[in-house]
Amino acid sequence: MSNGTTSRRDQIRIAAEELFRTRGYLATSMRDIADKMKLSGGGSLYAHIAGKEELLWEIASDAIEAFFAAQMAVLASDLPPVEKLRQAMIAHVTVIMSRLDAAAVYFDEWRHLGDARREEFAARRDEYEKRFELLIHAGVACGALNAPDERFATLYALGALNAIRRWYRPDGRLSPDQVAALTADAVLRGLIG
Amino acid sequence: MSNGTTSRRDQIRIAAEELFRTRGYLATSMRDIADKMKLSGGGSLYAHIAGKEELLWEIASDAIEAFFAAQMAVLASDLPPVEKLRQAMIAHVTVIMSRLDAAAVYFDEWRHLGDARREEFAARRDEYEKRFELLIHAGVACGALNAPDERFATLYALGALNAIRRWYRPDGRLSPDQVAALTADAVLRGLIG
DNA sequence: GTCTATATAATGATAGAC
DNA sequence: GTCTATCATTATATAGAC
Repeated sequence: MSNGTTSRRDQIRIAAEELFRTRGYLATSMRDIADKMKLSGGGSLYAHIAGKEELLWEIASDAIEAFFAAQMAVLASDLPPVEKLRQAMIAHVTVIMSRLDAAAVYFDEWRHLGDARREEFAARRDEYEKRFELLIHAGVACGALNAPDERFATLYALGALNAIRRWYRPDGRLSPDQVAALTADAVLRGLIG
Repeated sequence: MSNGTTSRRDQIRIAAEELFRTRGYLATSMRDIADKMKLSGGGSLYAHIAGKEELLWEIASDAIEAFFAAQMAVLASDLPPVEKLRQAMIAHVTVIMSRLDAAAVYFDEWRHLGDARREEFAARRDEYEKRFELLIHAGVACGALNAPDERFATLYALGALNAIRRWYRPDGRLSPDQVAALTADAVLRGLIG
Protein backbone atom coordinates (compact mmCIF):
# COMPACT_ATOMS: atom_id res chain seq x y z
CA MET A 1 0.00 0.00 0.00
CA SER A 2 1.11 3.56 -0.59
CA ASN A 3 0.79 4.62 3.03
CA GLY A 4 2.72 3.11 5.90
CA THR A 5 0.38 0.16 6.44
CA THR A 6 0.45 -3.27 4.85
CA SER A 7 -2.77 -4.94 3.79
CA ARG A 8 -3.76 -8.22 5.37
CA ARG A 9 -3.15 -9.80 2.02
CA ASP A 10 0.41 -8.48 1.92
CA GLN A 11 1.02 -9.72 5.44
CA ILE A 12 -0.02 -13.17 4.32
CA ARG A 13 2.24 -12.98 1.29
CA ILE A 14 5.20 -11.96 3.44
CA ALA A 15 4.59 -14.77 5.91
CA ALA A 16 4.27 -17.23 3.04
CA GLU A 17 7.46 -15.97 1.40
CA GLU A 18 9.50 -16.66 4.47
CA LEU A 19 8.02 -20.11 5.04
CA PHE A 20 8.42 -21.02 1.38
CA ARG A 21 12.10 -20.23 1.65
CA THR A 22 12.86 -21.83 4.99
CA ARG A 23 10.77 -24.99 4.57
CA GLY A 24 9.86 -25.09 0.89
CA TYR A 25 6.46 -24.64 -0.71
CA LEU A 26 5.24 -28.21 -0.35
CA ALA A 27 6.42 -28.50 3.24
CA THR A 28 4.48 -25.34 4.15
CA SER A 29 0.82 -25.85 5.00
CA MET A 30 -1.87 -23.20 5.06
CA ARG A 31 -2.02 -23.85 8.79
CA ASP A 32 1.68 -22.97 9.06
CA ILE A 33 1.01 -19.67 7.37
CA ALA A 34 -2.00 -19.06 9.60
CA ASP A 35 0.08 -19.86 12.69
CA LYS A 36 2.64 -17.29 11.67
CA MET A 37 -0.17 -14.76 11.30
CA LYS A 38 -1.45 -15.76 14.76
CA LEU A 39 -4.67 -16.98 13.24
CA SER A 40 -6.29 -20.13 14.56
CA GLY A 41 -6.67 -22.61 11.70
CA GLY A 42 -5.98 -22.09 8.03
CA GLY A 43 -9.58 -21.30 7.13
CA SER A 44 -9.34 -17.60 7.84
CA LEU A 45 -6.77 -17.10 5.11
CA TYR A 46 -9.34 -17.82 2.43
CA ALA A 47 -11.10 -14.55 3.19
CA HIS A 48 -8.06 -12.88 1.60
CA ILE A 49 -6.60 -15.23 -0.95
CA ALA A 50 -7.96 -17.76 -3.41
CA GLY A 51 -5.56 -20.56 -2.54
CA LYS A 52 -2.04 -21.67 -1.85
CA GLU A 53 -0.86 -21.78 -5.44
CA GLU A 54 -2.15 -18.29 -6.08
CA LEU A 55 0.11 -17.18 -3.24
CA LEU A 56 3.08 -18.89 -4.87
CA TRP A 57 2.27 -17.24 -8.17
CA GLU A 58 1.97 -13.82 -6.63
CA ILE A 59 5.39 -14.16 -5.02
CA ALA A 60 7.02 -15.57 -8.14
CA SER A 61 5.65 -12.98 -10.52
CA ASP A 62 6.41 -10.17 -8.11
CA ALA A 63 9.98 -11.40 -7.81
CA ILE A 64 10.56 -11.57 -11.53
CA GLU A 65 9.22 -8.07 -11.98
CA ALA A 66 11.65 -6.86 -9.33
CA PHE A 67 14.52 -8.32 -11.34
CA PHE A 68 13.20 -6.73 -14.51
CA ALA A 69 12.77 -3.33 -12.91
CA ALA A 70 16.32 -3.32 -11.58
CA GLN A 71 17.67 -4.43 -14.94
CA MET A 72 15.66 -1.87 -16.94
CA ALA A 73 17.19 1.01 -15.01
CA VAL A 74 20.66 -0.17 -16.02
CA LEU A 75 19.78 -0.92 -19.63
CA ALA A 76 18.38 2.58 -20.01
CA SER A 77 21.66 4.11 -18.89
CA ASP A 78 24.36 5.28 -21.22
CA LEU A 79 27.40 3.27 -20.20
CA PRO A 80 30.06 1.37 -22.10
CA PRO A 81 29.14 -2.32 -22.63
CA VAL A 82 31.24 -3.87 -19.88
CA GLU A 83 30.30 -1.27 -17.31
CA LYS A 84 26.67 -1.78 -18.24
CA LEU A 85 27.07 -5.51 -17.72
CA ARG A 86 28.75 -4.90 -14.43
CA GLN A 87 25.92 -2.66 -13.25
CA ALA A 88 23.32 -5.17 -14.40
CA MET A 89 25.05 -7.89 -12.40
CA ILE A 90 25.19 -5.66 -9.35
CA ALA A 91 21.50 -4.83 -9.75
CA HIS A 92 20.71 -8.54 -10.04
CA VAL A 93 22.50 -9.63 -6.88
CA THR A 94 21.16 -6.61 -5.03
CA VAL A 95 17.62 -7.81 -5.69
CA ILE A 96 18.60 -11.26 -4.44
CA MET A 97 20.14 -9.95 -1.24
CA SER A 98 17.33 -7.52 -0.49
CA ARG A 99 14.61 -10.09 -1.23
CA LEU A 100 16.04 -13.42 -0.08
CA ASP A 101 12.64 -14.98 0.57
CA ALA A 102 11.21 -14.03 -2.80
CA ALA A 103 14.46 -15.11 -4.46
CA ALA A 104 14.00 -18.62 -3.07
CA VAL A 105 10.66 -18.80 -4.84
CA TYR A 106 12.15 -17.29 -7.98
CA PHE A 107 14.94 -19.87 -8.11
CA ASP A 108 13.48 -23.03 -6.57
CA GLU A 109 9.83 -23.06 -5.62
CA TRP A 110 8.31 -21.80 -8.87
CA ARG A 111 8.42 -25.31 -10.26
CA HIS A 112 5.42 -26.19 -8.09
CA LEU A 113 3.24 -23.77 -10.01
CA GLY A 114 0.52 -25.28 -12.17
CA ASP A 115 1.36 -25.94 -15.81
CA ALA A 116 0.14 -22.67 -17.31
CA ARG A 117 1.71 -20.40 -14.74
CA ARG A 118 4.91 -22.41 -14.65
CA GLU A 119 5.35 -21.97 -18.37
CA GLU A 120 4.57 -18.30 -18.18
CA PHE A 121 7.14 -17.89 -15.44
CA ALA A 122 9.83 -19.80 -17.34
CA ALA A 123 9.25 -17.75 -20.47
CA ARG A 124 9.54 -14.47 -18.62
CA ARG A 125 12.66 -15.61 -16.81
CA ASP A 126 14.22 -16.67 -20.12
CA GLU A 127 13.45 -13.22 -21.46
CA TYR A 128 15.18 -11.67 -18.49
CA GLU A 129 18.24 -13.89 -18.80
CA LYS A 130 18.45 -13.29 -22.53
CA ARG A 131 19.27 -9.68 -21.83
CA PHE A 132 22.32 -10.75 -19.91
CA GLU A 133 23.40 -12.73 -22.91
CA LEU A 134 22.99 -9.64 -25.06
CA LEU A 135 25.08 -7.60 -22.67
CA ILE A 136 27.82 -10.21 -22.78
CA HIS A 137 27.60 -10.31 -26.55
CA ALA A 138 28.05 -6.55 -26.69
CA GLY A 139 31.09 -6.81 -24.47
CA VAL A 140 32.60 -9.46 -26.72
CA ALA A 141 31.73 -7.50 -29.87
CA CYS A 142 33.56 -4.40 -28.68
CA GLY A 143 36.58 -6.48 -27.74
CA ALA A 144 36.42 -5.81 -24.01
CA LEU A 145 35.40 -9.38 -23.14
CA ASN A 146 36.92 -12.61 -24.33
CA ALA A 147 34.21 -15.27 -24.19
CA PRO A 148 34.55 -17.77 -27.04
CA ASP A 149 31.25 -19.39 -26.04
CA GLU A 150 28.75 -16.67 -25.21
CA ARG A 151 26.01 -19.06 -24.17
CA PHE A 152 28.31 -20.74 -21.69
CA ALA A 153 29.52 -17.36 -20.49
CA THR A 154 25.95 -16.32 -19.74
CA LEU A 155 25.16 -19.50 -17.85
CA TYR A 156 28.39 -19.20 -15.94
CA ALA A 157 27.79 -15.59 -15.00
CA LEU A 158 24.19 -16.05 -13.90
CA GLY A 159 25.07 -19.22 -12.03
CA ALA A 160 27.83 -17.50 -10.10
CA LEU A 161 25.56 -14.55 -9.28
CA ASN A 162 22.58 -16.63 -8.25
CA ALA A 163 24.61 -18.76 -5.88
CA ILE A 164 24.81 -15.81 -3.54
CA ARG A 165 21.34 -16.51 -2.25
CA ARG A 166 22.57 -19.77 -0.72
CA TRP A 167 24.96 -18.20 1.75
CA TYR A 168 24.32 -14.44 1.97
CA ARG A 169 22.66 -13.32 5.19
CA PRO A 170 21.81 -9.69 6.05
CA ASP A 171 23.66 -9.91 9.37
CA GLY A 172 26.78 -11.36 7.78
CA ARG A 173 30.32 -10.05 7.69
CA LEU A 174 30.14 -8.45 4.25
CA SER A 175 27.74 -5.67 3.29
CA PRO A 176 25.48 -6.13 0.27
CA ASP A 177 27.56 -3.59 -1.64
CA GLN A 178 30.75 -5.47 -0.87
CA VAL A 179 29.26 -8.81 -1.90
CA ALA A 180 27.87 -7.29 -5.09
CA ALA A 181 31.18 -5.67 -6.06
CA LEU A 182 33.32 -8.70 -5.20
CA THR A 183 31.03 -11.03 -7.12
CA ALA A 184 30.60 -8.86 -10.20
CA ASP A 185 34.36 -8.32 -10.43
CA ALA A 186 35.14 -12.01 -10.07
CA VAL A 187 32.65 -12.88 -12.82
CA LEU A 188 34.03 -10.17 -15.10
CA ARG A 189 37.61 -11.37 -14.63
CA GLY A 190 36.38 -14.84 -15.59
CA LEU A 191 34.87 -13.35 -18.75
CA ILE A 192 37.92 -11.40 -19.76
CA GLY A 193 40.37 -14.27 -19.98
CA MET B 1 26.61 -55.18 -7.09
CA SER B 2 29.99 -56.35 -8.30
CA ASN B 3 28.64 -58.34 -11.25
CA GLY B 4 26.61 -56.84 -14.06
CA THR B 5 23.26 -56.94 -12.28
CA THR B 6 21.64 -54.35 -10.08
CA SER B 7 19.78 -55.37 -6.97
CA ARG B 8 16.12 -54.58 -6.64
CA ARG B 9 17.05 -52.16 -3.92
CA ASP B 10 19.43 -50.33 -6.23
CA GLN B 11 16.77 -50.17 -8.92
CA ILE B 12 14.47 -48.51 -6.43
CA ARG B 13 17.17 -46.06 -5.42
CA ILE B 14 17.82 -45.14 -9.04
CA ALA B 15 14.13 -44.62 -9.77
CA ALA B 16 13.82 -42.50 -6.64
CA GLU B 17 16.87 -40.42 -7.54
CA GLU B 18 15.40 -39.41 -10.84
CA LEU B 19 12.00 -38.58 -9.40
CA PHE B 20 13.52 -36.64 -6.53
CA ARG B 21 15.36 -34.50 -9.04
CA THR B 22 12.59 -33.95 -11.56
CA ARG B 23 9.70 -33.45 -9.11
CA GLY B 24 11.36 -32.97 -5.74
CA TYR B 25 11.31 -35.26 -2.73
CA LEU B 26 8.02 -34.09 -1.24
CA ALA B 27 6.24 -34.14 -4.60
CA THR B 28 7.29 -37.75 -5.16
CA SER B 29 5.05 -40.38 -3.61
CA MET B 30 5.96 -43.98 -2.91
CA ARG B 31 3.32 -44.84 -5.50
CA ASP B 32 5.21 -42.71 -8.07
CA ILE B 33 8.36 -44.71 -7.40
CA ALA B 34 6.43 -47.97 -7.63
CA ASP B 35 4.88 -46.86 -10.94
CA LYS B 36 8.32 -46.22 -12.36
CA MET B 37 9.35 -49.74 -11.26
CA LYS B 38 6.18 -51.11 -12.91
CA LEU B 39 4.92 -52.28 -9.58
CA SER B 40 1.27 -51.91 -8.73
CA GLY B 41 0.86 -49.83 -5.59
CA GLY B 42 3.54 -48.56 -3.27
CA GLY B 43 3.26 -51.43 -0.80
CA SER B 44 5.71 -53.73 -2.59
CA LEU B 45 8.57 -51.31 -2.07
CA TYR B 46 8.57 -51.98 1.65
CA ALA B 47 9.88 -55.50 1.07
CA HIS B 48 13.17 -53.80 0.09
CA ILE B 49 13.43 -50.54 1.96
CA ALA B 50 12.43 -49.29 5.39
CA GLY B 51 10.80 -46.08 4.22
CA LYS B 52 10.93 -43.01 2.05
CA GLU B 53 13.30 -40.99 4.16
CA GLU B 54 15.74 -43.88 4.32
CA LEU B 55 15.82 -43.73 0.54
CA LEU B 56 16.60 -40.02 0.64
CA TRP B 57 19.36 -40.62 3.15
CA GLU B 58 20.90 -43.38 1.09
CA ILE B 59 21.03 -41.14 -1.97
CA ALA B 60 22.36 -38.14 -0.06
CA SER B 61 25.10 -40.02 1.76
CA ASP B 62 26.09 -41.89 -1.37
CA ALA B 63 26.37 -38.59 -3.24
CA ILE B 64 28.55 -36.94 -0.64
CA GLU B 65 30.88 -39.93 -0.61
CA ALA B 66 31.21 -39.66 -4.37
CA PHE B 67 32.33 -36.05 -3.99
CA PHE B 68 34.78 -37.03 -1.28
CA ALA B 69 36.22 -39.89 -3.30
CA ALA B 70 36.81 -37.68 -6.32
CA GLN B 71 38.41 -35.01 -4.17
CA MET B 72 40.66 -37.45 -2.28
CA ALA B 73 42.27 -38.64 -5.48
CA VAL B 74 43.25 -35.07 -6.29
CA LEU B 75 44.43 -34.18 -2.80
CA ALA B 76 46.68 -37.22 -2.78
CA SER B 77 48.40 -36.05 -5.94
CA ASP B 78 51.61 -34.08 -6.00
CA LEU B 79 50.71 -30.93 -7.88
CA PRO B 80 51.38 -27.22 -7.34
CA PRO B 81 48.61 -25.52 -5.30
CA VAL B 82 46.75 -23.84 -8.13
CA GLU B 83 46.84 -26.90 -10.36
CA LYS B 84 45.60 -28.99 -7.47
CA LEU B 85 42.73 -26.59 -6.96
CA ARG B 86 41.97 -26.72 -10.64
CA GLN B 87 41.88 -30.50 -10.62
CA ALA B 88 39.69 -30.55 -7.51
CA MET B 89 37.21 -28.24 -9.22
CA ILE B 90 37.20 -30.39 -12.31
CA ALA B 91 36.63 -33.50 -10.19
CA HIS B 92 33.78 -31.73 -8.41
CA VAL B 93 31.89 -30.71 -11.50
CA THR B 94 32.55 -34.09 -13.09
CA VAL B 95 30.69 -35.78 -10.24
CA ILE B 96 27.83 -33.31 -10.71
CA MET B 97 27.58 -33.94 -14.44
CA SER B 98 27.86 -37.72 -14.17
CA ARG B 99 25.37 -37.93 -11.29
CA LEU B 100 22.81 -35.20 -11.97
CA ASP B 101 20.01 -36.95 -10.10
CA ALA B 102 22.07 -37.57 -6.99
CA ALA B 103 23.43 -34.03 -7.22
CA ALA B 104 19.91 -32.65 -6.97
CA VAL B 105 19.50 -34.48 -3.67
CA TYR B 106 22.95 -33.36 -2.55
CA PHE B 107 22.18 -29.71 -3.24
CA ASP B 108 18.45 -29.33 -2.65
CA GLU B 109 16.50 -32.27 -1.32
CA TRP B 110 18.68 -33.19 1.66
CA ARG B 111 16.91 -30.58 3.71
CA HIS B 112 13.92 -32.90 4.01
CA LEU B 113 15.97 -35.40 5.98
CA GLY B 114 15.02 -35.84 9.63
CA ASP B 115 16.92 -33.73 12.15
CA ALA B 116 19.71 -36.17 13.01
CA ARG B 117 20.52 -37.15 9.46
CA ARG B 118 20.21 -33.60 8.20
CA GLU B 119 22.78 -32.42 10.69
CA GLU B 120 25.09 -35.29 9.88
CA PHE B 121 24.82 -34.47 6.20
CA ALA B 122 25.49 -30.77 6.72
CA ALA B 123 28.55 -31.49 8.85
CA ARG B 124 30.03 -33.82 6.27
CA ARG B 125 29.34 -31.37 3.46
CA ASP B 126 31.01 -28.59 5.46
CA GLU B 127 34.02 -30.85 5.90
CA TYR B 128 34.13 -31.40 2.16
CA GLU B 129 33.83 -27.71 1.35
CA LYS B 130 36.44 -26.80 3.95
CA ARG B 131 39.03 -28.61 1.84
CA PHE B 132 38.30 -26.26 -1.03
CA GLU B 133 38.92 -23.37 1.27
CA LEU B 134 42.28 -24.91 2.23
CA LEU B 135 43.21 -25.31 -1.41
CA ILE B 136 42.38 -21.68 -2.06
CA HIS B 137 44.35 -20.66 1.00
CA ALA B 138 47.36 -22.55 -0.29
CA GLY B 139 47.07 -20.81 -3.63
CA VAL B 140 46.97 -17.43 -1.94
CA ALA B 141 49.83 -18.31 0.39
CA CYS B 142 52.14 -19.19 -2.49
CA GLY B 143 51.22 -16.00 -4.29
CA ALA B 144 49.56 -17.62 -7.27
CA LEU B 145 46.07 -16.48 -6.29
CA ASN B 146 44.91 -13.05 -5.26
CA ALA B 147 41.86 -13.48 -3.04
CA PRO B 148 41.76 -10.86 -0.29
CA ASP B 149 38.75 -12.60 1.28
CA GLU B 150 39.34 -16.34 1.24
CA ARG B 151 35.97 -17.22 2.69
CA PHE B 152 34.20 -15.24 0.00
CA ALA B 153 36.48 -16.77 -2.64
CA THR B 154 35.48 -20.26 -1.52
CA LEU B 155 31.78 -19.48 -1.56
CA TYR B 156 32.15 -17.84 -4.95
CA ALA B 157 34.05 -20.78 -6.43
CA LEU B 158 31.72 -23.47 -5.11
CA GLY B 159 28.67 -21.46 -6.11
CA ALA B 160 29.91 -21.04 -9.66
CA LEU B 161 30.75 -24.75 -9.90
CA ASN B 162 27.51 -26.00 -8.39
CA ALA B 163 25.39 -23.91 -10.72
CA ILE B 164 26.33 -26.26 -13.53
CA ARG B 165 23.77 -28.77 -12.36
CA ARG B 166 21.00 -26.35 -13.25
CA TRP B 167 21.66 -26.28 -16.96
CA TYR B 168 24.04 -29.08 -17.91
CA ARG B 169 22.44 -31.97 -19.80
CA PRO B 170 24.31 -35.04 -21.07
CA ASP B 171 22.97 -34.54 -24.60
CA GLY B 172 24.00 -30.90 -24.69
CA ARG B 173 26.33 -29.07 -27.02
CA LEU B 174 29.40 -29.14 -24.75
CA SER B 175 31.06 -32.30 -23.49
CA PRO B 176 31.55 -32.79 -19.73
CA ASP B 177 35.28 -32.23 -20.20
CA GLN B 178 34.68 -28.96 -22.02
CA VAL B 179 32.23 -27.72 -19.39
CA ALA B 180 34.62 -28.71 -16.61
CA ALA B 181 37.60 -26.96 -18.19
CA LEU B 182 35.71 -23.81 -19.16
CA THR B 183 34.19 -23.51 -15.69
CA ALA B 184 37.37 -24.22 -13.74
CA ASP B 185 39.31 -21.71 -15.82
CA ALA B 186 36.68 -19.00 -15.43
CA VAL B 187 36.65 -19.48 -11.67
CA LEU B 188 40.44 -19.42 -11.49
CA ARG B 189 40.64 -16.21 -13.49
CA GLY B 190 38.18 -14.73 -11.02
CA LEU B 191 40.46 -15.78 -8.19
CA ILE B 192 43.63 -14.43 -9.72
CA GLY B 193 42.54 -10.83 -10.12
C1' DG C 1 -12.67 -11.12 9.35
C1' DT C 2 -12.06 -14.88 12.24
C1' DC C 3 -13.68 -18.94 14.24
C1' DT C 4 -14.79 -24.10 14.35
C1' DA C 5 -16.18 -28.04 12.03
C1' DT C 6 -15.90 -30.70 8.16
C1' DA C 7 -15.79 -32.54 3.22
C1' DT C 8 -12.60 -34.63 0.15
C1' DA C 9 -8.35 -36.35 -1.44
C1' DA C 10 -3.75 -37.98 -1.01
C1' DT C 11 0.03 -39.70 1.65
C1' DG C 12 3.39 -43.16 4.14
C1' DA C 13 3.12 -47.34 5.88
C1' DT C 14 1.19 -52.08 7.35
C1' DA C 15 -1.27 -56.75 7.01
C1' DG C 16 -2.21 -60.87 5.02
C1' DA C 17 -3.19 -63.67 0.74
C1' DC C 18 -0.71 -65.81 -2.85
C1' DG D 1 8.40 -60.54 -3.78
C1' DT D 2 4.27 -58.70 -5.30
C1' DC D 3 -0.47 -58.02 -4.81
C1' DT D 4 -4.75 -55.72 -2.81
C1' DA D 5 -6.99 -53.68 0.87
C1' DT D 6 -6.75 -50.66 4.48
C1' DC D 7 -5.37 -47.65 8.48
C1' DA D 8 -3.98 -43.29 10.37
C1' DT D 9 -2.58 -38.87 9.24
C1' DT D 10 -2.41 -34.73 6.96
C1' DA D 11 -3.53 -31.60 3.37
C1' DT D 12 -6.40 -27.87 0.74
C1' DA D 13 -10.42 -25.84 0.75
C1' DT D 14 -15.38 -24.82 2.08
C1' DA D 15 -19.60 -23.75 5.13
C1' DG D 16 -21.87 -21.37 8.39
C1' DA D 17 -21.95 -19.20 13.13
C1' DC D 18 -20.53 -15.04 15.26
